[in-house]
Amino acid sequence: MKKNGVSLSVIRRLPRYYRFLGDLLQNGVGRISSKELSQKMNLTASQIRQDLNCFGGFGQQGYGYNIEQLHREIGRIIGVDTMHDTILIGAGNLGSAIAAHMNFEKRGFRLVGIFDSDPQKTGEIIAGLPVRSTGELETFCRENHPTIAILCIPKTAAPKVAPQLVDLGITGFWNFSHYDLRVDHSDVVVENVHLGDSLLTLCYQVTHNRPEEDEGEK
Amino acid sequence: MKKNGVSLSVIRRLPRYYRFLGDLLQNGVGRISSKELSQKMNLTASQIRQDLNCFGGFGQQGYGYNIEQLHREIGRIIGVDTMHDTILIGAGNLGSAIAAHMNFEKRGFRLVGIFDSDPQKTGEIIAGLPVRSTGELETFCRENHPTIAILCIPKTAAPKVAPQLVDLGITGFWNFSHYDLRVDHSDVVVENVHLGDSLLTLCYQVTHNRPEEDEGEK
DNA sequence: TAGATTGTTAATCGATTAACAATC
DNA sequence: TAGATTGTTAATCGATTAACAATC
Repeated sequence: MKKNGVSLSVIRRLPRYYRFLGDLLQNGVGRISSKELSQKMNLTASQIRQDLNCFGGFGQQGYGYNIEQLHREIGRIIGVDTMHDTILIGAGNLGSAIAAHMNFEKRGFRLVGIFDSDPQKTGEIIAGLPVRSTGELETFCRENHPTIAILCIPKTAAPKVAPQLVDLGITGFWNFSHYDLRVDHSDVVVENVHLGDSLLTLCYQVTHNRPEEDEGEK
Repeated sequence: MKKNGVSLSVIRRLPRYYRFLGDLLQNGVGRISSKELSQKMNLTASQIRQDLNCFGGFGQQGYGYNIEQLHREIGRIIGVDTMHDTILIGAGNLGSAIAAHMNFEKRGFRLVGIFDSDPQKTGEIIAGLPVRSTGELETFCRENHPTIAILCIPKTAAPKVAPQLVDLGITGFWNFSHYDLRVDHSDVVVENVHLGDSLLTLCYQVTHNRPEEDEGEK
């Protein structure tokens, strides 16, 4: 039931590798060693080699890694080349911004529908798509079979909407509501974002930045 | 130089405790044991007790934890009761949404200025504040001494703007640009968000959800 | 007092780092 | 060939879990 044994720590680093390699590629760099890359990314060369070797040997002894090839391979591993039809639930401030701001197609997602419970919003055009009423959700899903839902709704709505969406065929959630979404279907995946928690983490770090209570080393 | 020895893993869980305890408090629950809380939060009771004991003994044997008190204590540890004056750099889709959507004051931040390099945006009102031109940034900072900056700017702009902001007294960054911000001043903290990486993580998980390659257990 | 549950130490587990033989 | 750098195994480190004595 568990994935192919690759730990979540490694998985969460893949997008970062992909991003750095993409940047290098754009800058016209052709090859790189794990050592050089480790310096750029602020981690160890060992870790890079370990991480990559979860998926296969992409390098060459004495040479390093071909950036174009490695970038392509990691993209394939992540799955960016297969498009997933995606709906957005909640077209408020944040939902609209996400719809307009994210480069979905470059990341394996195609936004195909936007829904909001506020009738005032219905018909508004966001990111080239008309906002539909929540009432249309069922029909729309039966006709268009989206598989991914982005939730930009209040936290109270999330636990109500999510199971309904699972029944309509959604198998992946990108959840921005301040609610820890957990779905018990083993074939549904959830990525919680929690901007509020991120901001509080910053708050903690600012608060404890260099306070009086320093014991030991300077 | 390092903080008071509390690991980042623990720190990142604090906001989540704070959120769950806040919800319980709102629902009128008065006390809870680490066991009950662990079930709600989907982690172990051991971990909760370990985490909390990094900061002190807030519970009582045979009883559990007083929710109101624990919530208050964690808030104090995070530092939500001290306000940090904050500026937003970049008033595009995402920046505007963040400004309007986040409940800053509940999280220890007070938004005091919004800046954008696009002259067209100047004067526009977002979250009750006028958008200012980037040219005003220096004067504004010297007069108002904000300490936190939220970056909602393109990735190419981030490495240019950040050092300038540090010089102007910024000691904390909430960074939404697709760029790994790293500041070498030991007294400046950075919280990178990376929505793109989050979306790619979802992509990976959807891709590897239940593919052919299942070896061993079902 | 008896029951429950903490705070804390010890054991386990997993993730990161180091080392090095294989090889380009 | 000699030099460089990988892939991979072994060692270390840190984080999570288990256990239990302390105590409300």
